[in-house]
Amino acid sequence: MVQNLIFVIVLYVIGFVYLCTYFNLYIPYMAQVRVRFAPSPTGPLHIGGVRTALYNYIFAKKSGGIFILRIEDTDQARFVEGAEEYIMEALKWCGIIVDEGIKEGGDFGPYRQSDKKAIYRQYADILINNGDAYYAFDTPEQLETLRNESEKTGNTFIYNAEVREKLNNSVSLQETEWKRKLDNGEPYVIRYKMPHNEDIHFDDIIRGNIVVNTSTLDDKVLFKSDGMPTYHLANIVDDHLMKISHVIRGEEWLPSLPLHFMLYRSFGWDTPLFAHLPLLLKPDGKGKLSKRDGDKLGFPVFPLFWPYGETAKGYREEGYYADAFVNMLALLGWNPGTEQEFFSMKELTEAFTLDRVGKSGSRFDPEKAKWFNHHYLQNKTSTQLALEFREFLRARGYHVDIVQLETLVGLVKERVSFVKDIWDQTDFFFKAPETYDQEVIKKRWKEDSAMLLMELKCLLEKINDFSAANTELLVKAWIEEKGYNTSTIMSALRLVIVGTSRGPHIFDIISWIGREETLKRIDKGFSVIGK
RNA sequence: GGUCCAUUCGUCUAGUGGCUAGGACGUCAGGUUUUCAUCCUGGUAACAGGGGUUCGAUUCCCCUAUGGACUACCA
Repeated sequence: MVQNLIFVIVLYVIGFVYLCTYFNLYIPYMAQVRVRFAPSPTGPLHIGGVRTALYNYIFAKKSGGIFILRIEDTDQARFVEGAEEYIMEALKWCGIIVDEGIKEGGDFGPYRQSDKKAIYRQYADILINNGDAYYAFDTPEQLETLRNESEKTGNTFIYNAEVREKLNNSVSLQETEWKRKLDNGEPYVIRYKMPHNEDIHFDDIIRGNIVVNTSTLDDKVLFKSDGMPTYHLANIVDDHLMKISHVIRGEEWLPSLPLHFMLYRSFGWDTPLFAHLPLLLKPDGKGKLSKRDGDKLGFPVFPLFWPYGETAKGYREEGYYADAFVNMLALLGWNPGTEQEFFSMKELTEAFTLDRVGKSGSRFDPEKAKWFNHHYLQNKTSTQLALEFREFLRARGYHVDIVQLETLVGLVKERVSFVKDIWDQTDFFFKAPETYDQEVIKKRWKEDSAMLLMELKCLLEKINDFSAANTELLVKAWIEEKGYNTSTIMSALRLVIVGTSRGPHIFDIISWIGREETLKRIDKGFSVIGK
């Protein structure tokens, strides 16, 4: 009896394990998406980089995959203090959540390349041993000279199969010679031995099949004389070790894809799938959007303010909402195939597919970015906006009751794209005009304006309930009764209250600033414009 | 210069072997608002050029032009 029970349990366990194995092997394995965003900490991350991170992230999340942040800092000379933190904060602001990284940890670390120097060296040695790489002793100066000489004759110097024999390396030199150099501690690099005249085919999810002949490629340096790998080696090794399933990166990497393919082949590893994203172009014409542009183009090229050295503006500090920024960025180079334009991060992760990413570069349009922010701002409540605007006012020394501010924000909300715009629309609520628009005076200040204004003042003095609705009612009744010209009176009143011809309904304005202030402004306007 | 990639309104883009080539931003006009904006309605505006293939090409192929990326012991 007991034996039977054990037998049944064992059967169940075996069945369960079998099922798990089956699904592990076939379903989750195939679906296990692991992508990485791999920036270099050489300064602030620009919006092209943010978009690459975003596409990686939403692609991964669509299938429940893993998003990895890997810091590629193999060039110690270009390391910039604060850049790592900046990258992490920028992603966080955008709502891009890192699953594995230097802060988050993970089973495939270290996630900072400078922390795993020794590992790369081992892989470089593998290539040396199987004959796919070699030691090269040429100094940078020697190579520079060769390049300059070639340029004079109109040719381009490339370190490849044809010239490698004539240079200083373990292919051209006698074994005793190059071993002696190694023993003497002469500086060297390790170069990939690119095969001669071979067509290699590879696929890109966005661009399709591409063919390149290896003769046009050079023997790239894989390992530098300073003991660090170059991008190419570190990148391939890490992508393999971290089990990256899809490499989604900028198009600037497309020319080095053949090399990367060759490296995978030399190591005997399966290649991940590649997708090269089109570049983000400058709005004014030429070239890709670059870090150097700074804010000289009139809009930020960075997500956050960069506080070090040569500072740079950021979208966050300029008043953009993160969700508007992300929405705008997502649609630059990708579209859902429907007419939907507004996407939350969740909706993006549901709708995103790589096959709807375009092939050509996108020029960045600051106007559209602004429009997106306008839309997102309209979806905020007046309370939220009042809270944000209060901070703005505090910095300017104004302390206003939050309920008052809510009313104010409600009056101008739909005409602004940024919280800071509220100030431009409402400055006259806080301070009386110092000058009066001459154009408006010329056009709208009539012979009897001053006299009518004084009469209006007397009326306003007597109104107890100074709410917008009540004043409007009484003033209009008065105009009607006397048979006055509405336009003349309204224009004159607006002129003395605002200083020019703009702003929300005039009764809303005078009600908000109150009777006392209204009367004061009428007097002041009367004495200045007078007549 | 070489290698690779790309090319639909000013911009972001949809789309098809036969359509009035669609949408959005911008812009322009009208309406609303007794102001200014917002908002609403409408208009403007594109298949880079030349050859093929085809009854028919914006769509498929080739060439040219243009733009871009790369061409470092940078990523």
